Amino acid sequence: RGPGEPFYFLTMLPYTSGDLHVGHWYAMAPSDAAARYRRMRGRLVFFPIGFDAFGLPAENAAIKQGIHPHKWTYDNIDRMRGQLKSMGAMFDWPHEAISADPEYYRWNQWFFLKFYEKGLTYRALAPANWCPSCQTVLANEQVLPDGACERCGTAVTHRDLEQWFFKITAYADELLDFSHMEWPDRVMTMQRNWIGRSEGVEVAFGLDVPGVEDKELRVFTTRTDTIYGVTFMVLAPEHPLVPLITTPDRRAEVDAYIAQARRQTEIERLSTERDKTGVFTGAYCRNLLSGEAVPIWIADYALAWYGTGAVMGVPAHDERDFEFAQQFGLPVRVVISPPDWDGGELREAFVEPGAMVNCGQFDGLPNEEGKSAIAGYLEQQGWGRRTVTYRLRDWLISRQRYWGTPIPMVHCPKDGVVPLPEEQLPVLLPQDAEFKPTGESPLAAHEGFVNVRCPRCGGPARRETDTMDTFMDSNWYFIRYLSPDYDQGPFDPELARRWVPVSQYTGGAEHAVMHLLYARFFWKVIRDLGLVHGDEPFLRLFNQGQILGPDGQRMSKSRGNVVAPDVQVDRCGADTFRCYLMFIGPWDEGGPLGLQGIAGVERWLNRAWNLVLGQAGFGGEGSARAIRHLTHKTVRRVTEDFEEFRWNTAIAALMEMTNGLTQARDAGPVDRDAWEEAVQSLLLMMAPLAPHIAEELWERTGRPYSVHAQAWPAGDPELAREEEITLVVQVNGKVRDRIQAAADIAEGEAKELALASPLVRRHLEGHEIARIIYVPGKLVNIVVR
RNA sequence: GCCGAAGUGGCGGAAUUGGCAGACGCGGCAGACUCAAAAUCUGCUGGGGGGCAACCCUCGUGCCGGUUCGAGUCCGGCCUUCGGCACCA
Repeated sequence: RGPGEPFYFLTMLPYTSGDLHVGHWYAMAPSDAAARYRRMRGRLVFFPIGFDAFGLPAENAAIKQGIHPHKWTYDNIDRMRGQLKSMGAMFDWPHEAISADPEYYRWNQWFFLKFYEKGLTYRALAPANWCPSCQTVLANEQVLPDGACERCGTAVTHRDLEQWFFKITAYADELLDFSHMEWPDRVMTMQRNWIGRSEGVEVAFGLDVPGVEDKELRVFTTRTDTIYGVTFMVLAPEHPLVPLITTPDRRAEVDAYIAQARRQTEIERLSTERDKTGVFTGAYCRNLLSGEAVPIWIADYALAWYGTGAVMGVPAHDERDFEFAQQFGLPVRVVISPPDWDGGELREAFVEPGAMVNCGQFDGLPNEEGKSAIAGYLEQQGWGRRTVTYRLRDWLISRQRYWGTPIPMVHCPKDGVVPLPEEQLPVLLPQDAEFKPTGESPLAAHEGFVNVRCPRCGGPARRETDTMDTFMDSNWYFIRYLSPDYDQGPFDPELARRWVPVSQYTGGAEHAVMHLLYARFFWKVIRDLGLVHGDEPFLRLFNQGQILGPDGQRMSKSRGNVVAPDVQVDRCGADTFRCYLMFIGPWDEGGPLGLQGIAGVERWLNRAWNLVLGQAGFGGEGSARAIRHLTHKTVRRVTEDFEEFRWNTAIAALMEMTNGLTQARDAGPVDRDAWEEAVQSLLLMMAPLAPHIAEELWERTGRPYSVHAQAWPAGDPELAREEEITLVVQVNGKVRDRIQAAADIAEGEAKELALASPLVRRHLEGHEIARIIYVPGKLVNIVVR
């Protein structure tokens, strides 16, 4: 660490999956280069590392190989730590944190209690994948594409369980604010779409069902202008009104439909490709605006959790509703007139703007105006209210698993759900639980764990046996890194004040939505608890791409396309492998990892080695300007590339510089000062990329340890400037000549040169010059007729 | 299906705002060095056509269309591949 302003450089912590994968190198080696660069730019850099240690794979290993999840995880950590060290990264190892340590997860529990106190948690029924044969909850990953259990092949169904939620929706609007963050546009767009804010109206439709006249059917719509066009209603199969309104003659069919809907995945249900399905409940509701009776259907394209779980069917002006109406022969009523409509049947839904028709008092209004006019009317009549709905759902944090953070709550027959007092933390995960699938949540079968005294009444009670989603661990690990041994709270507040938020975060694009959204939410909550300052946890974000096997497929042992970093490091060295990963292409694109090209990087590092240690002949003062120009041009290019994580072009520039210097040396004596400056600059720029080789060369050339503690070379723009340019001359946009010219050539002179070129004149013959376009320093385009 | 990206020589890729398509590297071919090989170094290397030659012409950035003096880059419509889709992390 050098002196200077703090700079927190964070790379996503690795999951303890086993051996270190090339993907880890691809994520971390460039991050290390960037962190080293920041340090050379004079910042006090914190670059920590840790392990994301809870999760399903540890339990799978336990079940398949009979190894305890704790042993599996910590053995993996030991191996990965050693492999990480071979990378030569400047990781701050004394600050390592491991999420499966009780010293870590006790604070997950502490945060959970704080969220509970703040009213940000609640319990509700939520569906979980359920294998009726194994009698166990399955993760999505454990359900095969055809909907079968990966263990036994039985068809997986859904089962409702009482589970814990965090109210992330309470922060939905704030999470839409990305100002003051330097994040990739695509990540912000994905988060914006994930949150999916829509403004609309919640409208009540009276129920025409004997016995439930006191209830009403509420629908959310952004299209109030189409309410007169409602010809049916669609409820989610799980909608609570369904059992109440279904007529006896429809019940069997409705129940069968609900059962089949429970087997569908959400992606299947929302697919616009497949044919619409649904059944009629036999019940009707009343369209308060038109006074008409509207049949109520259920269909799986309505989702219980979105809006009110009910969709008003306007087939004339919504594509899905149109398809549904076609499928079931429901009427289509046009209420927004297509421009050349003859009053006949529509062939497809009309979703463009237009004038309202068949809308009583609202006829003739442009539909955009009709939207607010009808919304206002509904509010005035007390039939509806303007509201905002989000696609974002609250965060289901419960997992029915062993290898995670126990939720610090107690269920008391007398007092209900009771939080544990802070002093009783941590709730330790018992080492001797039966984590093999038995039909019950693993912790539920552990008598010693489950039975507890109620903190309120002291009577016998049961512990909560769900554990937390592992995304809880990754919400705040970067703050724990600051003081991993701190035991007075989750982190040392003094250090937090100085070091967070994170200056630069790097990690895989696969985390663009979930982890990065949960972590932002978590930060905002603990900010409101007064624990941290600032509105965002990660000021700058860079997502690297995913590295694939040489065959372009995702690397996996079963495909046999795994590139093991250890093997490569043994063969060509850590620096070569690091540089190669940075050289293969833009960091945010990833892609297939062939190993043919590695020789090029190896040769470059060898050439640089020989250049630095080889003898140059001095005394050639005439070479000074050219060498200095090369040096400062390269410094400028490499600096710009480093700022934007463009490693591939930075390395290309350094290769060009190495080649240029080699040529200059071989051409004859060189200017001593210019040469020394060039070699020194080259070493400094190589240092973040190839830390071992740069250090070795730095020392062997008698320079003071360490190259990594030096300042980044300062580029002189005057020396970097090109004196000559290639002026491109086009006729009608086709290149006809290239003329060397002074960089500051005047427009008139450039045009004269262009018109004087014989190659150009050939193409002007017999034509009239219409105009001449001049782009300073670049080109002249002569437009002819 | 929905949301977000990407598609350029034999291969990885370059082209900062619309202005020389193919930087840098791999591979290939030819040559130097060597008894020989390896290593290293030098030159050439998108397709087609023309020229003894220096060179010149022409086509070319997934596909179809458009805007522009000029499009890999912008717009509209497709195709393919990749990431995410809430219990993999």
